[in-house]
Amino acid sequence: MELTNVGKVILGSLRATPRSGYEIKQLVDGSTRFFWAASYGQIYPELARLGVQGLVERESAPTGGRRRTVHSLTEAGRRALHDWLVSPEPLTMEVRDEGLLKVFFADTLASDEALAVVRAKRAHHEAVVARLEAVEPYAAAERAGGQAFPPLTLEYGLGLNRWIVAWCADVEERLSAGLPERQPRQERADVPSTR
Amino acid sequence: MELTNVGKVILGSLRATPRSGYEIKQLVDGSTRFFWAASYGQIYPELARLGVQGLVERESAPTGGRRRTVHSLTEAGRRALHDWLVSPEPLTMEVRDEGLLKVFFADTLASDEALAVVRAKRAHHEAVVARLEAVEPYAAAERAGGQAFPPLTLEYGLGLNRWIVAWCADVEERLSAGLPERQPRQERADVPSTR
DNA sequence: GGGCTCATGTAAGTGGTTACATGATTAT
DNA sequence: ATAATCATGTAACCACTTACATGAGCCC
Repeated sequence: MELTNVGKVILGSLRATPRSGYEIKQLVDGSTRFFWAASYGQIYPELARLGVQGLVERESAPTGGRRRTVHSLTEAGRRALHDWLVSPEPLTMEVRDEGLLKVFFADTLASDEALAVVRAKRAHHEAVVARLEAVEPYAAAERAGGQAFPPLTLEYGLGLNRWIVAWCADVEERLSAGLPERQPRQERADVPSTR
Repeated sequence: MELTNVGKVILGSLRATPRSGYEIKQLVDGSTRFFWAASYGQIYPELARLGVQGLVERESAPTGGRRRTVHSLTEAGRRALHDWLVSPEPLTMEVRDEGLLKVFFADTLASDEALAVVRAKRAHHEAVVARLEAVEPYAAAERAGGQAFPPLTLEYGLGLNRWIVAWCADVEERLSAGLPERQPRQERADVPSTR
């Protein structure tokens, strides 16, 4: 009975705390989203399947008068999570990086356009860094509360994206140094302004 | 008429050289696979669609007696490629990193198991580094031949994966320093050996 | 002759996103 | 009152992988 991709995040999210599907989604969006995403369309059906397989238990736990179902790991669920975590299977690693693909093909572009491609990639990763920096305080609190690993992955995301920003900056420099401006002396002083 | 994901790699692969579907697949597997993959099941149908859209032209170009169809960009195809490359649309960036997900949940594990998780991730990226180093000479040749950007992305892959390896090594150190071996003084001298 | 690589495709299935439907509760 | 958030789900669709089918030429 192989664990699905979504199954892995779900069991992991329930490792210490029973949660609702909604809360799992919140957690994923707020922390693992950058390296492992999940949508409602996957979470709810998978929670049902994990229930059938006996890996999670559901319990009604309304907040105020609002209906709410929290899920917690069964013993089998805890075992399945552990088995996956220690499994020596090769690790899934998939990337789809449009910015880098553009760089790959940038030799068809004029030098200023190629430069813009790299700048756009840098801007993207600078924005990611900013978003990660914004959640850093929460991670510090978590770390104080004994949870060391989630903050570690935040550190990872920050370091990695900063490395990418630096790489882009370096390439931008090399490009503007190596490739001279095209027609730097193209003033239009000869064309009279129409207004 | 929006360009699909596969469409992007295909048009890019044809930017300078007409190629067969088979050759496109070879190229992708040998270079962009680490950040943008594509399978035959996508490439052939998409080549047909791009033909209908007038973005590529097909020409029979058998090698020896073996049938072969090469595709080249039409003017419209060249324009579509250029439009995509300079488009300011937000860049697709998707990652699915199972190693990091395991690290995220590693607080449920015993300290030696958590250490093993990080080591496994490091091993994975060390293998990637080795594979990329193996193709470095080809990239050097390409660079000499005027194509500067594909080798740049190889550099990127190398640098990034080396950074990850270093991060893992650092975390491993911190883990083995900060978390003492569990029961370091559990010698069984009191239990007489049965043989 | 047998196995490998070149070469082109299709069919079935999987994994995932997006949009929608519904409804209660809380905050402004 | 109404907008935002909490909460649970489903249906349609899209992207992608895997496996298969087919066949020719190449190398030993």
